[in-house]
Amino acid sequence: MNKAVTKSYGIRELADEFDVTTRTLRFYEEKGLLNPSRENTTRLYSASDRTRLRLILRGKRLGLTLEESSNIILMYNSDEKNTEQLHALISKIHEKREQLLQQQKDLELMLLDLEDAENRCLESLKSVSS
Amino acid sequence: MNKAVTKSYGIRELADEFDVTTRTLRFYEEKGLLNPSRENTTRLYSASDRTRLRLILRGKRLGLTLEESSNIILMYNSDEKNTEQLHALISKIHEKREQLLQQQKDLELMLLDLEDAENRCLESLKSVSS
DNA sequence: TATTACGTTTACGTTAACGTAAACTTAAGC
DNA sequence: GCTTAAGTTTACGTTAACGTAAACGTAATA
Repeated sequence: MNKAVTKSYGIRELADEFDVTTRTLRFYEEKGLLNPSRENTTRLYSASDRTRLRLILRGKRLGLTLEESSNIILMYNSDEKNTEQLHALISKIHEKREQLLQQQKDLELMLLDLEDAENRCLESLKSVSS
Repeated sequence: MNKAVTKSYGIRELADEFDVTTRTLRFYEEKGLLNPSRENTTRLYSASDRTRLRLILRGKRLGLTLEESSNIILMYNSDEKNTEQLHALISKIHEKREQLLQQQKDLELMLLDLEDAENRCLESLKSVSS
């Protein structure tokens, strides 16, 4: 029998690690995205909370809203039994994927644009020093 | 000598093409992102306005704010002469590129996650029908 | 024991990106 | 000539994602 010493994190610890404020962590909890346990009144975040936080922040970098990230997380650890629900879930997953693929295209186009802009800068620098 | 019949677009026309509201176009103008000419009081959007609109919307899909998109557009068609400014611009371009590359990684990870989620859905469907 | 540090709740404030409504002008069609 | 349609300005409303401040509890430390 293991004592199950699953590591947990204080609010400051987690906030510092991911470079967010404690307010943000409480806000995410309020929105149901995290649910730390309590030691008295003080929050204790589990490894699962930590993982979810990482997913949320990744979502943010991709421009997702918290609700969208929340949905994706729910998709990920949902164990719905109903066949119909499973099909609906798969459909939503496909939809999300389409968005991401579009985003991938947008991203490459923008990288090309930046490259272009940089080249023109470099050209300008040449013509200045000539 | 060409009469320079450069095609222009009405507000409704442009709004419909890009699936935004006219309010949005006026708002972007207010923010200095577009600057249509006028025929009396009515707005006439140029090809350049149209291009900028496309860039803005692409930016939105990537999660950029209007200000960020605005900056990128300025980067793109800026013809600053000053060497110092050019270096600063290049530096900002590099910074943006770093963000985009990070975003590319995030995006691939999320695609993997979705794939994973879908596979588990499919597994569940199998075990239901067995 | 007083202060400092860190946690808590409650609640109002803020910014971006539009939505929505009112009140008006102008051009087109019947 | 009247209505309808599409444009305009002005201005207030709305939502997401926190920021910020007040007022409080608790625990270590000087």
